Amino acid sequence: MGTVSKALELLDYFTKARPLIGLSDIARLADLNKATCFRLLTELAENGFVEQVGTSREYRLGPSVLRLAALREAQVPTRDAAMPVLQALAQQTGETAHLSLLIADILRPLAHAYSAAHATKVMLEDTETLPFHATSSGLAVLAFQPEAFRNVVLAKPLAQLTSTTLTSPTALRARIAEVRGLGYAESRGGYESDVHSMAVPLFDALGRCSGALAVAALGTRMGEAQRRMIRHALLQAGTEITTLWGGTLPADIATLWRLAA
Amino acid sequence: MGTVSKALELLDYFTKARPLIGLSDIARLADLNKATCFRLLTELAENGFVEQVGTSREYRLGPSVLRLAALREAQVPTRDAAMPVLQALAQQTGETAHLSLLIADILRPLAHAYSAAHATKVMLEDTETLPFHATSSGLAVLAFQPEAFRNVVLAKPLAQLTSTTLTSPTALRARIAEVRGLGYAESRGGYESDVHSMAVPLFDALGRCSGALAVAALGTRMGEAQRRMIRHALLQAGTEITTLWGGTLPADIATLWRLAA
DNA sequence: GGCTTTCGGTTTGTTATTTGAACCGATGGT
DNA sequence: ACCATCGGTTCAAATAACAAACCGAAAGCC
Repeated sequence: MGTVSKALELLDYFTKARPLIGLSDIARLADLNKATCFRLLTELAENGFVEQVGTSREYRLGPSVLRLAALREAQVPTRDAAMPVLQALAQQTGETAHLSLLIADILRPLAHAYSAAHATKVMLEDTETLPFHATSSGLAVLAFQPEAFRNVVLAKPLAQLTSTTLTSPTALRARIAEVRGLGYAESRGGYESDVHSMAVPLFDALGRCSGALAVAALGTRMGEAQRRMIRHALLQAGTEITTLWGGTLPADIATLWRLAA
Repeated sequence: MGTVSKALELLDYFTKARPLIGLSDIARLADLNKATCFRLLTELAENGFVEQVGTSREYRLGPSVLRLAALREAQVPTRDAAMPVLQALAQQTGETAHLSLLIADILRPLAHAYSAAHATKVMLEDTETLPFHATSSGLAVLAFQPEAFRNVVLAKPLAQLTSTTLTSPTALRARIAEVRGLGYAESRGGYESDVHSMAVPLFDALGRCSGALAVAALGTRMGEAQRRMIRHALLQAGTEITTLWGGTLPADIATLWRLAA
């Protein structure tokens, strides 16, 4: 792996749950030599990608990312365009809605919206990466990726996160084929045992699946009626976001969604 | 300069005016060997910081920056917190308001807001970097930086952008001292000949000046009454943003602003 | 059609940067 | 007083970056 990737990877260790990281910590996390890590961080800091805060000299993300994100949003309005739809989806379903993007072969949550409808809701503050095999978003994305991508993902070790997590590649392939046939994915406690979720894939201008839109609810609230209502809202919101992104639904998905709605 | 800095610098060549750049172009811009540039871009692309678009294989900023910016905003609400104030400032003054941040010793515009009050207004879409010596924002920031920083900036060649641009370091030092005495800066056509602007410095939690807030108007509209009105609005908005950032106005500035308001 | 330029991308031997272990002094807990 | 750990530094050894030349494809241009 090149030096640049190592430096960029350091940025990934910053999360909502861990916004400040010291030199030694980040070196351990990234499994890098402290000297190397120091040099990388210094260079990132010189360019405003991280900054040192207070007397403890811990690092946090710097202001440079703001400018770049503003620029990216100006060119490809991803987050800003999807936010209102996401909020409406949460409102409408009374559950937690979230949007993830496939970035560098990893599925990362980009934004989420809560509903005030219930006192209990699914929180997902500090999730850094969504496992493909154990979340509805992951399955939805996986179902619409090239076969090669699926092979890579399913070849890796698949963590048994709950008692119901599917971890057998062959069983997963069956699930995924099913998802492709339905046009949406569902996960019943595969990630956290009392959380059920449904997700639809999102598509970019070239018809490639570039992310997923999901609604996560407490399993105890997920009856058949609720499931139907959420599916309906999801398909609608998924169409909307894909359109806002200037994306095109593959014809077969469009048909599936029309029928399922 | 290290490899990481070179890679990160490539990201700076993307602007609103030039959102897509080809390999050869960016190599020329950055004055790098094409092979080097290719390797850097490939690594940036692997990490989602840039992506290749369409058949021309040009590069643009990637989705990774979105996630990082969302994280940064969650920790240090800079842009999101300032936006409403910025918009109110534009509305209130009837002119163009903009906010810049000092990033890696360069002053970069981060956000701006227009007013609908006049058919003619100052547009600033594709400004990449604000020259310290020729803009009110630059002067405002410069006035509240350590002496060492000023020396570095004033030692560089200073471009004569209009007929009224100050370029003599001694004259600029006098202007800057004046700005420090007033607590705000003004530029009359120093950047573009028919644009007048006023700016106030913004401060972070440690009392360091980390950016500037400015209002830019057509010179023909900048009478004494207008100038007084804009100054008043700027001082108020500047106080507000600094507070929102969890920043502290240095005591002397606070006093100056109270008197000037 | 054929000539030339420029594009994105690759290959190569040489060169310069990155790396890792050991080492600082400072700090804080026991 | 001690020990562990912090952020940061040093320097020889290993590795990755570099420049130049090259490739096939596409786009002007005659």
